[in-house]
Amino acid sequence: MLASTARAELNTLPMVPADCLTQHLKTGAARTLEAKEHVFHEGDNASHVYRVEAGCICVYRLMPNGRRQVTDFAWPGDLIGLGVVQEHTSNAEALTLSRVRSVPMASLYAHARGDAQFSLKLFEQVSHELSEARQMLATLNQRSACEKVAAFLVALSQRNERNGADPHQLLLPMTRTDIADFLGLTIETVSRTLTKFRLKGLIDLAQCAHVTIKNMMGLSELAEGALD
Amino acid sequence: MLASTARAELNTLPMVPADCLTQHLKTGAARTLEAKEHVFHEGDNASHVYRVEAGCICVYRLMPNGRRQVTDFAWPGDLIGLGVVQEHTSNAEALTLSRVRSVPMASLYAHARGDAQFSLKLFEQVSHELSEARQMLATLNQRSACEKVAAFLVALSQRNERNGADPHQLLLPMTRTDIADFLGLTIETVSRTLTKFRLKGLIDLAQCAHVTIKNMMGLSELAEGALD
DNA sequence: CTGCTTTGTTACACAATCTCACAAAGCATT
DNA sequence: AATGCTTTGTGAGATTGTGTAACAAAGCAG
Repeated sequence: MLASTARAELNTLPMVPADCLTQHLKTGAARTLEAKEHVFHEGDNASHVYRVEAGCICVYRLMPNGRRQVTDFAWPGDLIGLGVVQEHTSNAEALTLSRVRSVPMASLYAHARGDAQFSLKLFEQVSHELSEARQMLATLNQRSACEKVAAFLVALSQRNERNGADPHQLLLPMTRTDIADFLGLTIETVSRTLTKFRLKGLIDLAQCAHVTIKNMMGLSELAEGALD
Repeated sequence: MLASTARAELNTLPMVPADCLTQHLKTGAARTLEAKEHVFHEGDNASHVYRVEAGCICVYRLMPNGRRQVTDFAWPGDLIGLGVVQEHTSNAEALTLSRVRSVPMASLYAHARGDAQFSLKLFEQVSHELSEARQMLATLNQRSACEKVAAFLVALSQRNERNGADPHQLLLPMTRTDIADFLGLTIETVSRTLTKFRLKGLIDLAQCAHVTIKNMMGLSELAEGALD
């Protein structure tokens, strides 16, 4: 999804005009990953920062009690591994054939030490991720299953729109389990909720990985907390 | 709580040794707030960054459907308003008599532009907050009421320990409603859960704002997902 | 095509949490 | 101490999501 043609621009913050950070990351070594291959694991030395060029990377964390929290789905243009200190605290796994570029942390820091503009860009990038993480917390922590799933679909749709893709056609590279672990639900609930949306005419589900949004307005209302 | 004597050190990241950022913030203008007074509101121009010196600040966001998500309780040493771009997306309200220092965003940026070390420190500070936000997401998204409340108490206890205060005595400056909106529960559930902990001998509740942890081990186990 | 594995869907009983109603406690003012 | 107001605590029933389990569908190897 958002296949190799996607040239998603980073949703950059306005105060540093030239995006020297993205430029720098684009010079990194490219690496292609098969589906299910990992970019890094929890506990690995946080040696590199990655920029997703194609495909989709699932970032998740395993809890001591065996549960799994998916913290992010990283799409083309997204960065992963930034802001981590010594060891990675998450795992990053390709969901489909994907391509990432990597830049050594040391090189990033070396560059940053001598270039305030560049450091500031790092700051802004992480600030942006922080704001998204907080938004997601608010989204997930207080919402019903129905709202969560609707919000998930709407968010994907909006991403498509930003990237010039069709906001009504969603291709989900992740399994129901991934979605459930992202939203804090069980796969049954995700499945049931999608079925409910289908029966209400909000979406079409030709194949389980292919969602067509038929009633964007209705879905958005659900995402924002309209009852049922 | 963590009264004015508390000189909490920031939990700094290791790569930039001198904490020029904290130094800079300590030169900011001091402001004293009564309980329930706001530091800033949603929509306010994000003109300053604040460092809590005393008291406790509750950072929250109002959802379109009227619900409230408390995203943070900021204690002495914590920063608020960092990484926000134009407008604040949250509200920050003093829970008790509090004191903050503020530094104009513009001054922060001016300083950062000319000083790579300083910019890098900004980056590290926000990275740290990002990692905490992700941790919190994982903590809240998949856990039962019992685990959430236990985890909340344990986190407060650990903060006390870091600051040299008694980890077994917790003074809660926030109401049950604040706790509920933080954990994504109702006040009834928070109340009932605390009562359950008391009946099981895990805590004492002399007054509703004063929790004494009697069985830290048991509480920690609950926080990590032991049943009941 | 066949069998095997993985993934997704559905139904039902059960458990957790929420809603609502109300009681109890705390606190400031008088 | 009495009053009103806010916060906290408790109980009963309604709602929601979960777990189990059976089954359907899709993908893959031979």
